[in-house]
Amino acid sequence: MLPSSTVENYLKALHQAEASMGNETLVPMGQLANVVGVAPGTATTMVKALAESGLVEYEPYVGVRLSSAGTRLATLVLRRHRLIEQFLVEVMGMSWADVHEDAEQLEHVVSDRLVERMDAMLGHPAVDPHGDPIPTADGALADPDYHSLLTCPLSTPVTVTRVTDQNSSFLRFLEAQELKPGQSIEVENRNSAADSVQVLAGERRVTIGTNAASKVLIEIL
Amino acid sequence: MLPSSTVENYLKALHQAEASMGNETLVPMGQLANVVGVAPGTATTMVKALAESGLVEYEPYVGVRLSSAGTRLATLVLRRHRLIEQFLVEVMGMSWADVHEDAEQLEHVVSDRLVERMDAMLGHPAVDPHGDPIPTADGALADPDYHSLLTCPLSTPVTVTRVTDQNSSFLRFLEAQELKPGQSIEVENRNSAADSVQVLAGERRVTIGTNAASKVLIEIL
DNA sequence: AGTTTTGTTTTGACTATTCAAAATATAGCT
DNA sequence: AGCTATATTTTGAATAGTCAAAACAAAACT
Repeated sequence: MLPSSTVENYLKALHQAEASMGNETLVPMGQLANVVGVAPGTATTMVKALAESGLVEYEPYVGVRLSSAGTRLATLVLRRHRLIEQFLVEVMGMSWADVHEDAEQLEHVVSDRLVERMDAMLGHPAVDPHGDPIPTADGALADPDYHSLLTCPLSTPVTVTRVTDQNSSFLRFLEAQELKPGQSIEVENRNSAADSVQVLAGERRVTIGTNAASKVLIEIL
Repeated sequence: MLPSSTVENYLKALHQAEASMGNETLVPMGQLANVVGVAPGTATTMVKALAESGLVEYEPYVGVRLSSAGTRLATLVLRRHRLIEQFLVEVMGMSWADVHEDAEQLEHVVSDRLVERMDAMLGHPAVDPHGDPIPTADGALADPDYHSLLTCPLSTPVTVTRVTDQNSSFLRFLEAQELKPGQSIEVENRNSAADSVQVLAGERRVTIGTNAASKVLIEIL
């Protein structure tokens, strides 16, 4: 039986949670419930069902982890989501700040036919508008670990490659400050007391908080 | 509260059923159940709920009809559906024979933003690939009554303008016989004994059944 | 070790949607 | 009018997903 939108969302959330934690760790229920946006008891119920279907491995009172079947499915949802985002930006001319919501809905209903069509039209892109890597049709996901504005060397030219936050006003802010993926910048200094990072982007000097800085991933030139 | 996919499908089915019957007639439950593809009892239950919400007018043991609110909603679903079909053909390069299924899913999740974007990209088309008229954003639906291959005068050049059947192999057949909307043809004669209609399409002479013929609508040049 | 805090699971209940089968209306036919 | 056939509604039950609140387990802190 093909997975419902709900199931796909749980798998996606789990995939995301696993990535944002040290791997090898089980994702605690509370966190999963949070990401999915349901009450904790609901997550427990759902996870037990997913475990029945072999999509996750579940240890009561400890946490969950995607099985290999679950990972495969989650990756395919991710592929659809990211190809759709790229499509909405490249073909439909929408803003990278706005596409997440639409993609969130569309990812559950687009047919394989349509996905592959989009992929071809876009020339088999490697990343979406936020720099997130797009898994291939067979489920392979390249995911190198980047530096962020928090961890890269100072006063060294770097390129923004990825933004790991879909918040629309954050994305609009980055765009206005010339901090979109593809743009070349330099971190001038960090001030841990002020919890801030100072960046030279284009002609501009921008100061952002460390939390925001950690969401902006870069590559050293 | 915004209507679920299920509700949208009932409204769409009702709209379709009303159109295919003499208007002013209530749509009987059995027929609605058939179109939606549920058991008759299910349709009764749903229709009572829709009546509660003011989307339909329901007379027990007689039938249902869309209220004006219901008609408005159904029309907007139709708009989404048809714009999506046009988009899939014109922008994505899909076949007119294949787009119905995808549109059926997408119509329930595309945002207004996206719909209006598609509409603009397509230059505000008046009809979809099957010649079905596309309602405007404010719910206005132009729906002239056409002749069909069954009712038009013989040996007179006419243009195919609309095909009122989404069956994919029927559509492929029409395409192969040069009977797609836009193409100019002539009805040579009809044989009621044989239940058939003979058409001159391009260089070809094609004979089709009257049931099929009634699905091909035309305009006299 | 004992108690508090925190996180997880269970329970009971609710909504939306569906079906099969029984009960009931309406319409059709003699 | 009376009976039969057909269509519609009711009933009882199932599935998927959800929540709030009670019960319980694990961890953390004296």
